[in-house]
Amino acid sequence: MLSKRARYAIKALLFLYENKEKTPISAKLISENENIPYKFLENILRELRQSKILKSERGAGGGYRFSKEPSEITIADIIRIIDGPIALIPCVSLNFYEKCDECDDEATCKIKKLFVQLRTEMLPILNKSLVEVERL
Amino acid sequence: MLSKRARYAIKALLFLYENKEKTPISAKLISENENIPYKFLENILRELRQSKILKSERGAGGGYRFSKEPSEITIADIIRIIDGPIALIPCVSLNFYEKCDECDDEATCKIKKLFVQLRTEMLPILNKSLVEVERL
DNA sequence: TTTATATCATATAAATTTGGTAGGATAAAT
DNA sequence: ATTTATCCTACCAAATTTATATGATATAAA
Repeated sequence: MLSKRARYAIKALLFLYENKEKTPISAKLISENENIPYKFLENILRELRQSKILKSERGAGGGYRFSKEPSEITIADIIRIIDGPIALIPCVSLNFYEKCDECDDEATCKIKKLFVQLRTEMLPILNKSLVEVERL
Repeated sequence: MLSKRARYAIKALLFLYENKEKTPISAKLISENENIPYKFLENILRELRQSKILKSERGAGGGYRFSKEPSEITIADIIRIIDGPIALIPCVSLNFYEKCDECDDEATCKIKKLFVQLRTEMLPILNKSLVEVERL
């Protein structure tokens, strides 16, 4: 399961996209509209900014706007930034690979084969951009 | 990501299937062959027994054997027993549904639609039985 | 009948992750 | 100056994860 952080991040970014004409949008506004604890959201937004998804403007009237095109930001990107791997086991992760410690031979491992298949089915869905998700 | 418990459970059951002629198989044997901490494995096997996946025989020469046909035990079953939901968010889970607290309208929620799609793609892969996985 | 081999059950514990909160510094508009 | 914001670090409680410990119970075999 996704963490609440990741779910909040997706909701916040989708809200930002749906209201992108009003930019910049403050954390307070997002927090109130999406029922996300304010201080928690601040942390999440900072993480998204540091990952170059968002940029921010300080001071009164400030807030957040996209740093990349929303059509170039995918759900998979967001999950990877906030939660880490998409794959269900580390040895089949493309971006967070870790060797299987209890596995004698990764080349023949049946479990690995299954979870590679799974990841391969998951990725096209999660590679949808904010724009595409909004149109669902 | 799956927990280690779930990964151990899958490995243990696959080992049991691959050695099913030698039943019953002791926790000790599985533990040594699959590098799973013995006492941790005992807990996992107990959970699988309580969920009717396995049955056990006590005393010397005892151990575990399948209670259901391996062709009827799927990876999804095992994950659900050990870790819970397959779905990445609770409001799209078939077996562990929970209402979205920050969601005003589940019927129109774009995020929900995406994660329903995802679950729908994931399930056929994870519904593979131990027999099918062994043949991969 | 003792011994070795097992499962069964419950409790404990350390480490990590999760889901926040607190307080204050900094920046900009009014 | 005041208000509205982001920025940053640190902290914290609760839950979860990954085990370990202890002992009871059951069975086969010596």
